[in-house]
This record gives sequence, C-alpha cells and structure tokens, in this order.
Amino acid sequence: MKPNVAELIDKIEKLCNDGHQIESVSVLNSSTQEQEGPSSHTIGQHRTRRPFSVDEVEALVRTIELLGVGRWREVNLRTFSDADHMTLGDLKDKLNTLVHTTRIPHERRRGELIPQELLDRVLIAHTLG
DNA sequence: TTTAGGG
DNA sequence: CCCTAAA
Repeated sequence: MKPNVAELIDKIEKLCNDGHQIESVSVLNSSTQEQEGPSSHTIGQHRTRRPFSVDEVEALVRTIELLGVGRWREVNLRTFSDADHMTLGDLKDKLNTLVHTTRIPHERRRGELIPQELLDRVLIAHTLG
C-alpha cells in the first residue's frame, strides 16, 4: 500500500526541520526567514520574492483538500491569517505552479477537491530534492 | 472585494 | 509577482 499523507508529512518534518514540529494546519514562521530580513517586505513598487516553505506548501495543500479549489479567501483565513505578506493571488499562483511542476493532469474547477496525489507528489518532490 | 486568467 | 475583467 502506498504511504499515507501522515507518513509523508512526518518524514518531511524529520528531514527538513530540526525538531520544530507542527501541530495544526497553520503557518509557522520557523527558520525559513530567508536572507531578506525584517525590512525586506517594505515598500517598493513590488513585493520581494518569498519562497514558500515546505510547511507552508503542506498547509496550503491540506487546506485546499479540506475546502476545495478556488476558496482562496477561506484558505487564507484558515491557514495564513497572520501571514500579512500572503495574498489571495499568491495562494492561487502557488497551486498552479505545484500542479504544473508535479505534472499532475487534472481539471481544477471551483469547488473540486485537490487529489491527495498532489500532496504526495509535492512532499516527495521536496523529500527527494 | 474575491475569482480567475493572462501578463 | 502583477494587472484586472467579471462576478
């Protein structure tokens, strides 16, 4: 039988984190603050790049599985409520890139649930590199 | 204001 | 990430 989500997530945490586990699906400002710095997200014509951490991707996919595709507003509130630098568009864009980088052929109409296949592939991708 | 797509 | 027509 193929490994379930819980196992994959657990494996990821052990490989990527140094012990900072997660409890629920919510954003955690772990040590993925990158090299930007506190004042990086300041003004400017455009926001600076902000790579999603593995935890953020995990939280995003899990929440989408729960609510369905297209409910970015809800996803944002449920999972990235405190992440001010996260916009609804960022969430939408992230799902698009994930689906494409993992090469998952799948119609993502509004309200449709993201298959666990996505989470699996995403986590595996992050695990193997 | 949020969705949904293209830029 | 940004821009923005539609809803």
